[in-house]
Amino acid sequence: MAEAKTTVSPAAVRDAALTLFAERGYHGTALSQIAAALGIRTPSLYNHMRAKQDLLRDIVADTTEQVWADYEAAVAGIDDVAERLRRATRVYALRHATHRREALIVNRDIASLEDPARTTVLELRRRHAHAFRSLIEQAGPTDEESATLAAFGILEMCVSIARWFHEDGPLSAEAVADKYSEYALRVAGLA
Amino acid sequence: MAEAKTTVSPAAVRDAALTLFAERGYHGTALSQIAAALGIRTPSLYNHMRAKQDLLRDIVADTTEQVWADYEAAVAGIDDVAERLRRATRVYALRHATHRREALIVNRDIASLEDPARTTVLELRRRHAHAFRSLIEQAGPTDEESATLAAFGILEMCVSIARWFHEDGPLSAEAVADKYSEYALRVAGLA
DNA sequence: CCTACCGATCGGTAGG
DNA sequence: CCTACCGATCGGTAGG
Repeated sequence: MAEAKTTVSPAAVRDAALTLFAERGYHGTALSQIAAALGIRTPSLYNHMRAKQDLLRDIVADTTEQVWADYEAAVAGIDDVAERLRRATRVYALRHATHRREALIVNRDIASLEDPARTTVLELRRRHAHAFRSLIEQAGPTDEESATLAAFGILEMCVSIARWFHEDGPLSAEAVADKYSEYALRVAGLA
Repeated sequence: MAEAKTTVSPAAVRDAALTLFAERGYHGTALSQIAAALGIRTPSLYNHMRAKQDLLRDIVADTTEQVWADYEAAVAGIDDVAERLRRATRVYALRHATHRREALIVNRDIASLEDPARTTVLELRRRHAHAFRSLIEQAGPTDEESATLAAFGILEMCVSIARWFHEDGPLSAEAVADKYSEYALRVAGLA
């Protein structure tokens, strides 16, 4: 496990935590494993972080905020509702291909996040899901119940990308994101 | 936490483990919490189980086997490929509404399962995913790559049900399963 | 079903 | 960046 790293930084600790949390989960990862991956002893980690929980909080909070920023940028200035849904799905899918570890951690370890961060993150995720539901309601030939079902289904479909996507696979992240945003329109009854 | 249970059984221990593993994850749940939920002391659990890992193994192995049995029963005797896909999706979605805790644990804690059970379970899950991909390939106007993408997307869409479904909600498990199997056909390009 | 207890490991601190 | 060490808790056993 020990690497020949000469300098460790907060960013390096976060990167090692990303890999291990994504593989084994927050509670399944010991700080000693993160230290070993960096080639240092456990207490030395505390030169680059405050607590294990802070690693999780930073990863989950940053990712959730970026998901929301992605969404807002994707739909800005677009009037056609179907096109708004396509773009919103496309950036969400794309993020799950390009930030696989972050996506897996957010979807698996949110219950391990302590308040107040947990409440803030859940609120932002609810806002994101609600925005999707609104788009589907506005655009589609769909009742309110179905819009909720479809929104959850579309979002979770995108999450699946983080489970199997590989950069060196036959399809690029962009190609996968295009496919899934097309699927989203079909689920919403728009294609 | 302590309940007024008068008799504890292996089934009761498993049920308590289902609830707690689904809420906090395998590594996030202590045996002392399972014992407290049953109103007994931790060592008394060992009258009803062999080890914590066995609880996880039984839950994950049984669930995975039932998913495969559901699939085989759903497509048996059906010739039309689109109808096979619809029925396969319907039973998979239905299980995620009626066995929410089991579904959440399988999808979250499979990495915490030790070999050889882990290998067996992953092989069976692969077989299930491959069967879906084959159905989509046979039925749809879709190339091989897209069939793989669509299969993963459809399966994960069904998993989302376990995250939000409630028995006392506005839609029955059957209604939700019907909706999602319709979505599957749309994603596969068949509706 | 319990009390008493085990070695191992956890996240984190002291102090340099 | 380290060694040495802390109290707490983990899964599990002994023995009744």
